This record gives sequence, C-alpha cells and structure tokens, in this order.
Amino acid sequence: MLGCCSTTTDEKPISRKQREFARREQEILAAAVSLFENPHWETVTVEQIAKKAEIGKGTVYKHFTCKDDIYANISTGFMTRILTAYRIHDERTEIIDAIKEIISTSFEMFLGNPAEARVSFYCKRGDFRERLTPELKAEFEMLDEQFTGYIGTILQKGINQGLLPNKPVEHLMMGLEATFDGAIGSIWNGDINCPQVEDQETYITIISEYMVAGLVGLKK
Amino acid sequence: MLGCCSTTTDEKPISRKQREFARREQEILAAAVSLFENPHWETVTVEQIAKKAEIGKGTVYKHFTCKDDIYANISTGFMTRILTAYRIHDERTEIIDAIKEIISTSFEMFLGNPAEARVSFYCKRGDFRERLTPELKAEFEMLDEQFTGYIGTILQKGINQGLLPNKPVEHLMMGLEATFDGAIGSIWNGDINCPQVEDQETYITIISEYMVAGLVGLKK
Amino acid sequence: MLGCCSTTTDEKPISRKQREFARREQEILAAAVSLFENPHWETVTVEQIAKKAEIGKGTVYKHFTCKDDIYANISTGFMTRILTAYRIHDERTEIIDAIKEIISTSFEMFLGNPAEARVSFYCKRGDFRERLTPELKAEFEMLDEQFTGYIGTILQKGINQGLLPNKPVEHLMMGLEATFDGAIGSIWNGDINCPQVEDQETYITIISEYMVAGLVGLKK
Amino acid sequence: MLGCCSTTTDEKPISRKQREFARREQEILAAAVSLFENPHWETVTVEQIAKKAEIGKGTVYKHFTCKDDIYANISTGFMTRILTAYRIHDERTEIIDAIKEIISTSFEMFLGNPAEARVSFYCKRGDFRERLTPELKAEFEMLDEQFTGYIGTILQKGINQGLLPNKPVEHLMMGLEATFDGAIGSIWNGDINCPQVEDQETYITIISEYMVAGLVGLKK
DNA sequence: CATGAATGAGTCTTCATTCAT
DNA sequence: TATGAATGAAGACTCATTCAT
Repeated sequence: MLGCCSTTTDEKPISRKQREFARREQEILAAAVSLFENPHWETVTVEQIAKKAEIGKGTVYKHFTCKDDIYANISTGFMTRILTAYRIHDERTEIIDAIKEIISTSFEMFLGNPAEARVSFYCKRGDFRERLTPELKAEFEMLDEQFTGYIGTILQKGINQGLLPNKPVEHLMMGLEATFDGAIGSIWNGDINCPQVEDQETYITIISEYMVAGLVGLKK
Repeated sequence: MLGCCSTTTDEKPISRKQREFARREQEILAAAVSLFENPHWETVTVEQIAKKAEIGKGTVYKHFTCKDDIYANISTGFMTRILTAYRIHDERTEIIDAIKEIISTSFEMFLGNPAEARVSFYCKRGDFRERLTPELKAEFEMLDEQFTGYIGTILQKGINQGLLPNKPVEHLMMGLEATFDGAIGSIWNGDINCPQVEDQETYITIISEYMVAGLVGLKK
Repeated sequence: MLGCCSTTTDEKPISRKQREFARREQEILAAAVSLFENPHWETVTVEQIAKKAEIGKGTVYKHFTCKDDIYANISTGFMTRILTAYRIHDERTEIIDAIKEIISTSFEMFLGNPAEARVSFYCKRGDFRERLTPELKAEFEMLDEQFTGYIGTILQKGINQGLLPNKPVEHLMMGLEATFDGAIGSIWNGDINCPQVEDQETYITIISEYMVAGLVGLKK
Repeated sequence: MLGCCSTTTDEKPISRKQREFARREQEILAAAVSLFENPHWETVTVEQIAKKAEIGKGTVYKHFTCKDDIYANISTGFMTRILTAYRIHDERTEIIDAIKEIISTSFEMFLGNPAEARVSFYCKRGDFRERLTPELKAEFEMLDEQFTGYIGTILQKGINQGLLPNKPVEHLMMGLEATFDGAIGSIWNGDINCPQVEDQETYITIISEYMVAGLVGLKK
C-alpha cells in the first residue's frame, strides 16, 4: 500500500478509487522529481513536494512512510527505466558496440534526468540502504542484480569472443562503474574537473573512450 | 588571519601565546577530522567539534569564520599533504611506474584519511567554492593548479616518450580523475559496488590496473 | 495567507479548523502583547511567546514568517483600532473639540496599550519598513494614509473655518505628531522628563494643551 | 579610575603615564562615537570599538566597567557640550530670541552629532538609568538639573516679562522637550513622518515655529 | 596596565513527522 | 482517506564579559 506497492503486480486493480490512489503516488513522485532538478535537491522539503503535487502534506505520508521512501521509489523507478533503455538495443551483435551503447545510454539517462540520477546516486550509499525496510532493500538488491546480470552477460560474451581480457566480469565492471560514477559526479559538482573542455559532450566522449580503452586494455 | 593563517609563513612567531593559539587551531581541525571519520560527517555540529576539542563553541569561531572555513582548511591541508607525498617519489624515471605511484599514493592517502578525503571531495563542489572568500578560493585554485601541473608534467613526459597517446594531458587526466573519484566514492558509500570482491585491496588493484589500461589503451 | 490574513475579509470562514487556526493566531499575538508589556520588550524571544501561548515554537512560524511579522501584525492591528476609536466621535462639529478628541483618544490608546503602542513605534522606523514584504509594506502605507487622511480632513476644516493658520495640513500635523511622539516616549522611558509632575494625567493635560496651542498659535 | 573619572576634577595630574591613560579614554569614546554614526548603532560591538581605537578589547574594560558605561560617558560628554553651546549666547536679552536660540542650538547639536545624540536619547531611558552606578546616576541627575535650571531661568524671565503664560516653568518645558524629542526621533527613524517636506531644514523650521507657538499660545 | 583568547548562554529559524478531524 | 496544524529538537552563529599572561 506504500511506496513500494508500485512494483508489486496488482493482480486485480479493484476499482476507481484504488486507481486514483495509485495515480496520486505517481504525481507525488513527479512533483518530487521536478523539485529535485536543482543542485540543492537535498534541501527540498516534504511540504514543497506536497504543494507541488497539489495535495496535503499528510497525504504524502499515506503513500510513503518517510522521505527516504520517496527517494527510494524515485531511484528504483529510474533504475528500471535504465534497464529498459538498455534492452532496446539488445539485438546488437557487436560486443564492443553493445558496450559503447550501454555507456552512451547511461550518460544520456543520467544527464537527461539529473534529478532522478542524483537521487539514485544518493540511494547507493550504504548508510541509506541500511535505513531501508527489508522490502525496499530487497528490491534494490534485485535491481542491482539485474544491472550486473545484464552488463555481465555482455561482458562475458566479449570475453568468450576474445575481445575482452579473461577476467571475472565483476572486475571488469568495477572500472566501468567507477569511471562512470566519477565522471557524472564531476559534471554535477564541478567546475574544477573539466575546465579545459569546451563542452560537456566532449568530456563525455573522452570519458567514454577511456572506459572502453580501460576495459580492452586490461587484456594484456 | 583566521583559519587560513596556518598557510601563511609566520616569519617570527612572536610569543608563547601566539604559538598556543596556532596549536589550538590544529586541535580544532584534529577534533573535526576525528569526528568526520564517520560516514555522516556532514551532520557533525560545531558544538560537537568544540566539545571534542575541549573548548567552548565560541572559541571555534575565533579561529574559523564559519563551518565552511573549517572544511576548507581541512581540505587544503590534506591536498598539501598529498602533493608532498607525490613528490617523495619524484626521482622515478619510469613514467608508467610514476603514474602507478601517483595512483597508489592517492589511494593510500584517501583511504588512510577518510575524513579529510571526504571533506576534500565536498570542497570540490562548485557551489562550495562559490561561497568561499576570495582568499580561500585563490588558495584552492593554486592547489588545483599544482595538482594538474604535477600530474600533467609526468603525463607529458609519457607522451613524449611515446608511452601514452598523443592527446592533451588534460584529457588524459579526466579519465584518471573520474575513475579515481568514482572508485573512492564506491568504497565509501558502498556495499553495492564491490560485493564479490574479497577485500578492498583487490578492488584497488583492479581499479588501478584499469586506470593505467584506460590511459595507455587510448593510444591506438 | 499568514499573519496578515487577519486583515483580509474572510468571505466564508469555511470550517471549524480554519476558525481555530485564526483564533490561534490571535492567541499568539495576545501572548506577544502581554509579554511586550515590560519595557525590555525587544528582548522577548519567540520561544517565550510560544510558551506563553502554550504552543510549540514551530507553530508560531506557521502563523508568522518571522519575528518582524509578529511585530507588524501587532502594529497594524493597533493602528486599525485607533482609527476606529477616532471615528466614534466623528459627528463632532466643533473643530477644536475634534482635535482635542483625537489627541486624548491617542493618549488613551497609547497609554492604555503600552505594548502595542511600543511595537507600533518600532514599526514606524524606516529600516523596519524596508525589511517588510511588499504586502505588509503596502498595508502600512495604507494605514498611514488613513491616519493622515482622517486628521488632515479635520485640520483642513479648521483652516477653512479660519480657526487654524492657513498652512499645508501636513505641516500642521508634523508639530502634533512630533509632540505626541515625544511625550509618549518621555512617559515610557522617563522618570527624567516629568519629575515635578504629580501624575501622568497632569502631564498629558499639559502636553495636550501645548499641542493645541502650538497649532492655533501658528496662525499669526 | 573608570569612565566616570573624566568628570572628577583631577587635582594633581601626577604624570605622563596618567595623562596617557586619560587620553586613551577619550580615544575609546571617539572610536565608539564614530562607529555609532550609523543608524544600527546598537549593534556595534565592544570588539569593534576596541579595534577602531587600536587597542585591545580588554583595555576597554580597564576604562569602562561595561558597555553601558561607555554609553553613559558619551552621553554626559554630549550633554555638557550642549550646555556650553547654550551659554555662548547667554547675553541675549530678548527672551523669545533666547528661546529660539536654544531650540536651534539643540537641533544643530543633535543633528550635527547624531551618534552622541542617539546615545543620549538611549541614556534617558529609565531602565538604563536604573542599571547605572550611583555615581553615574548622580552625574546624570546633576546634568539634568543644569538643563532644567538653564532653560527654566530663561522661561521664568519670559513669564516675568509677560511674554509667556504664567505657569510653572516645568510645565512649559515639557511641551518643548516632547516636541523636540519627537521631531528628532522622526528625523532619525522616519521616512514616514515628513514625506511631503522637501528637506530636513524645512521640517525643522516648521517644528521650531510650532514649539514657540505652543509656548506662547498657552498664554491665554 | 594591556592584551586578546576563551566562554557559553542565547537568538532565530527549519523541517520531518504525527495525529485529530 | 485526506488534510494541514502542531511539534520541538537541532543548528549556526553572536557577543559582553572574564582572566591568565
């Protein structure tokens, strides 16, 4: 009945009222996301979200047990959408292209949805996960697995085809993830990190090439 | 004359009292650092710092104009120490080894001083830098330049020796920095990112190799 | 919608809850006023007001955006009451009597409601007005106009009837206001100013006569 | 030895050191006055005064027991200077002119020395006087008496000459003082009180005329 | 005497969460 | 179910005054 309900498969959507209630949940999340767009997203208050969603503050708590619950739902929703975006290009047979596709899709999703991406970053923190209810925790773990599973499969194919170094896929993924996370962080926070670069796009190109190079280069 | 005074070269530390005052400043910073060790470092209050340093709250404000001033001083101090650590191995002639040295030194410094490192990360944020006084801003910029200067010189040598791709050193640095930042972030935040890894050391080894590979691999 | 709402004409006070909320606002103001009674009124804290009103500190901020907002509402409320008090005697035809009536009503209101009067004095300060929201600023200006309008009309009649000197009513008002303000200030602050006087009433009589004399005396 | 010492007649100014000490006191007061020039004078801190006087904060407390003591000394000094200014025109024989002279001198002194005047206003407050040491209290009382004595004598002459109404001089003074205080207050605080007036000078002229008119007008 | 470092109570304001209607 | 008023702990920062050197 709470935030996480959006992911449970409602077998029998009983009635008008229930549908309305479900829709309200999405409205709250949408309001939150629109407010989180600015870099000081952590300072957005529950009251502001409620106002933006044109509902009462108390109602927010009918849908989400606490503020963290809102964060969590934004994050899981976003992660799900990324997975979906990945799968659109599933048919690619060239492994290296597939990897590049994943990288570029990831950049697109993160930079195109800064609010959700920022929240998702926050939701990766260990201490955040600790605070979560077991249900949400499990949901995050499931999504994490889907990510590693999806990317891991592709990397494994690359290894099998001799395109990538024969190392545990988890290890290969670490470098990718670290570079991606670091790059995104730099873009969000920092004038400091990418000053000589004319624009963001160039930066992303450089980083993307670096990611692939690091992956392939490990081979020897 | 306040916090930042630690960086001015006191030509003649006139008296006992002045020395005591300077020491007190270090005690405050040490207290802050010890408190920032925990992942919730941002929630540490000035009062807690004062209590830890066994002084009154007001005294903290005799040394630092505001909380941000404390952050900034921890960060600049840490950055200075890293630069010093880099330079110890200055005599290395093998470029690739020099790069590896920088990477491992960085990991050692960041993971060995999590509090200061965390704060330094925070101090890289653009909005933080904006809030700073011109003096501190300039100091940060100077340190930033020393970093890019130091690493840039080594990378340039690598390019000249044909060991690294002939690209602007700034571009080469971006990948390195992004991966490093991302890896550090993963370690701090996350159980999520390195689950299959037995220990942190392995993770660092993997990332370090990845960084070098990404650098060298760009060549072709 | 906050503090100032007391002055908007609630067309349909929709519900019990709304009425309760409005009442609470009055209770806060009443608590503040009762606390402002003592001469150190400026040192009264929001917390004290809240405690007196038997509510939480945070609740105060549901009704008033800041401390100044409380001051402003007390002042506008008081000014409105004075205007109402003036108008009770509207039918007077003797101009000099009307003026005396205004003077004595003013003294009664200011001395009978020292807290509100003191705050109102404070709210006349230019720097206070600057800090105000445009809405409150406008409300004050409106009230100021009503005051000058009301008194100005009477003075103008006096001029027309040849009872008062033919000068701009604004000029006539200045002397009145200065004397009144000064007298009130003396009473509030000072043992110093009226020592030989047996009691306050005598002082007021003297000042009132002086005010009228100054007004009429300018004629020649 | 403290602030108030400046008014005791040093019978034997023993030596260099003592003179230096006495001069220091004047420097502190001068620093304070220069700082009190701005309308937010009450927010000036002891530290600011010390810095301006180019001495240590502790030294201030060697000369003045507390902040109020500084206020008091500024006020008594200013009051003394006003009395001196009054007496310059002592030879005037026309009573009405003498009164006008007092009024205009007062305006000149108060508007020409806003810092000292403001402080003096503050020092007239009953609660301020209460906090004072008996010595300072007595000094203020002495000065108050000199004021009432000086002006009272002139007014009495006016009464004797049939120029002023035959009332207790104290009563006559009350109106004058109230108007003067109110006018000064209006000028300091207020955009509100003198809007239609082109400039301050006009306002003062109007008020001055009003004061004389009030005085003389009481006659009948 | 001169100093200025140290103090800590006191200020306003914010906000996630609760709960009665 | 929806609401929004109420809560109160918490936080950054100030400043008159003291006191050891």
